[in-house]
Amino acid sequence: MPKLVDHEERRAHIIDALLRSAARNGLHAVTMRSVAIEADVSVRLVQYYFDTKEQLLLAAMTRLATRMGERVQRRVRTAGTTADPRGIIEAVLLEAVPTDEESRTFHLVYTEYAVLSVTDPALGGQPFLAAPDEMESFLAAQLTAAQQAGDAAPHLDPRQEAVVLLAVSAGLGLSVLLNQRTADAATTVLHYHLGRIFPDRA
Amino acid sequence: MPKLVDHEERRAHIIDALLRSAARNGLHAVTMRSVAIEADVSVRLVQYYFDTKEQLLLAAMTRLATRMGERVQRRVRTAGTTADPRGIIEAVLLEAVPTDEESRTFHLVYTEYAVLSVTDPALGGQPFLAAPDEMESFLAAQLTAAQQAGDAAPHLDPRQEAVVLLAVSAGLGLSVLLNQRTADAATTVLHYHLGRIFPDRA
DNA sequence: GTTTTTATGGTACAACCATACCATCAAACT
DNA sequence: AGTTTGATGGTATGGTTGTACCATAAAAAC
Repeated sequence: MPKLVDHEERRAHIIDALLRSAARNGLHAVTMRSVAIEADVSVRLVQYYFDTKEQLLLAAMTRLATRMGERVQRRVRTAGTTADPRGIIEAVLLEAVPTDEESRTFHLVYTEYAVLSVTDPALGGQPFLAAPDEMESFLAAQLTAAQQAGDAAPHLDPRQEAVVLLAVSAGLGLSVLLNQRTADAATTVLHYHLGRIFPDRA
Repeated sequence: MPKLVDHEERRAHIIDALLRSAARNGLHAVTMRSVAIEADVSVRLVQYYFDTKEQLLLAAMTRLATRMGERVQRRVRTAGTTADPRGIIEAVLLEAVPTDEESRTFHLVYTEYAVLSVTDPALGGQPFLAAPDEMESFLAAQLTAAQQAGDAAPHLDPRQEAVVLLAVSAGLGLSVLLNQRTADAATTVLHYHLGRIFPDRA
């Protein structure tokens, strides 16, 4: 046999092509052919590495979910060095607000997948269920820590506030994607809301 | 000529068929044929009343946006009779949380359209830009009124709080659509958050 | 050195889609 | 009464899509 190629690498290459194609023309417009062209391989190869389109779409969704996890974790780590809970929470929530083009297309395709997974039975959207649950607990824990440190208002319910925070950042992120708001405006609102949870100490 | 039919009525009938079809199998799966079957007319008729598929999709989107406005206004009127600002705000925001099946499919298709309009140039999503802007002003005004009546915390910025409220309800609504949360859970969180804006007076 | 594998290209095919074209029937108008 | 015109059905067509099939070169296995 020839080159004896690294399957995972090739698969990743093709999936990335799919995501780029989806970002440009929408997930609904993705076709075997468009992916092949974008990846600069033959359609046959796409078939070879992902038998069917359904499997290709599924693999791309999984990769997307993984990347989302990495993105958030990177934010946590970067903010975590200078470490106070408010900074960490802020960093995590800002991930949902797309600023540059890369972030914008990423979240756009992610959202398209999320919405698609509701109606498409082949995409039983499990990847979209686990992550937010984890996030909710994580944020609640950070809020509790902040309260104990005296940084956050003590009368708040951490669990509920965590849900509100996630909803706010999701809602703001979506509004930015839909061009209803600029990323700056969304960021400002998010800061404002955080200010209501973490009162300034003079 | 025969029956001399009411065009607007027929168009409405076909559009409703499209929306039902989209609700069941996803907007991406809508085809001339599926709409025709759902409306129990021939494909030719769909062509007759909406020349092209693009125009059909556009008309349905417009109708959807109109209905959304009616839905919100109905909430305002229903709550407006017993009239305090908090009740009105609550009613409006609860519209975004789909409880029954009808509401769920409505919001699902609406969201699918909103996301689609980002990538599809033919659907330059204007209908999705004007409405949220109006809502924001409306909510800000209600909040200001509530503050003057002494019902809402006076130190809040009405404009920013209005944006936060819209983002929260959009985020919660989306999470319900994605089956991340039940409608009840979302409602509870919304009430909690309103409780932070409208402190209980003993 | 022959025989398997493995990776790849090309092409063919059946299904489906949007749309264009042709036909018809009946009400309204003249 | 005859002609126009609005409403509808049916069918053909050109393009696209996902996938199956056939071929082949070349590295590995024996």
